[in-house]
Amino acid sequence: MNTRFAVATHILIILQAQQGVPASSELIASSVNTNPSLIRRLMSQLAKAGLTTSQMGTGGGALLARPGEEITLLDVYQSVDDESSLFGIHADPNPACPIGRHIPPVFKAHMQATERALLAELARTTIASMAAEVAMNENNLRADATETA
Amino acid sequence: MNTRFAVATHILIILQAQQGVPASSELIASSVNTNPSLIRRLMSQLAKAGLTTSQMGTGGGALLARPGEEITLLDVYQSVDDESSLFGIHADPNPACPIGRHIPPVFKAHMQATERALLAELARTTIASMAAEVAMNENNLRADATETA
DNA sequence: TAATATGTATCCATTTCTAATACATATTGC
DNA sequence: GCAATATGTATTAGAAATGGATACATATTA
Repeated sequence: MNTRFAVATHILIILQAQQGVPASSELIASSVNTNPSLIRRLMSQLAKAGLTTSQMGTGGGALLARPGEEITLLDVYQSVDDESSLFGIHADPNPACPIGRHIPPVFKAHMQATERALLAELARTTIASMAAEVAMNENNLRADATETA
Repeated sequence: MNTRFAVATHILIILQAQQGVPASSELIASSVNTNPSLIRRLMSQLAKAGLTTSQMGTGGGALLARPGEEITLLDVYQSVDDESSLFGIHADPNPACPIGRHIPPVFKAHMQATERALLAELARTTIASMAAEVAMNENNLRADATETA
């Protein structure tokens, strides 16, 4: 599986944490530990989906296009993943086989039902809530470090 | 995405339709439209998971190890897909980044919840019911052909 | 003993994914 | 206006995953 969904989520959590200050692709790439080009390519998809906007020039970078409370994992997933990727299917069973020729439509129908369950679950989590979890983990980490010292 | 899950399902539906008559990897490969080696590789995993058994020698082949009514898509999915494949994640965010270093655990937690929803949906469908759908589609096809003729 | 069929290993071509680089374009600040 | 900064996109190349194909030892049947 590719990591586009995970990296896109990573990007948006950073933007949420930035609280309105633009983040450059270089800054984000440093957090993700990849190169700015990949970030900009993903950002392009997020922008097309209406999740982010960008500002060029000095002090520029990316911003959330709407509040993190109103962006769910479903939005992220659908913006970076082309629809047909979750469950692959063999394209060309033997058309002369009375069983094989019916597998694709039957299998696809069940996979669509499955995918609906998955999308519904994704819609229950927002970028804002994930950013809050990240912040809480960081606070706990710092508190532990202080106690130990 | 790979097609292992789809092909494994295809195999099991054929075995269900065989009603106890062993199916050779060559017969199955002809229906799937691939080579027998791939079928045998998948079958090996299905056998390890306890879904099928095999008989060598003349007239041999694969059989369902238990009734198709007691094999769900969840069983199939888990037997051919290594657990960590559904949602990929970038392995190494910057450990010095107070946000980036918390992304993997937070993301994984949500993906586990999502995957649970998916698995629950898969568990609702059996090989027997899918085989029945395939048979019904085939009957409809033949009925249409007769009417037209 | 010959024929059939599995189970597994190996090799190869294709595709997919990511890294890296380059460059045109837009915006900021002096 | 000009230099610096940053995006948006194209292109190339390398790595990894996937499936196709072949080979062969082993087991079973007749």
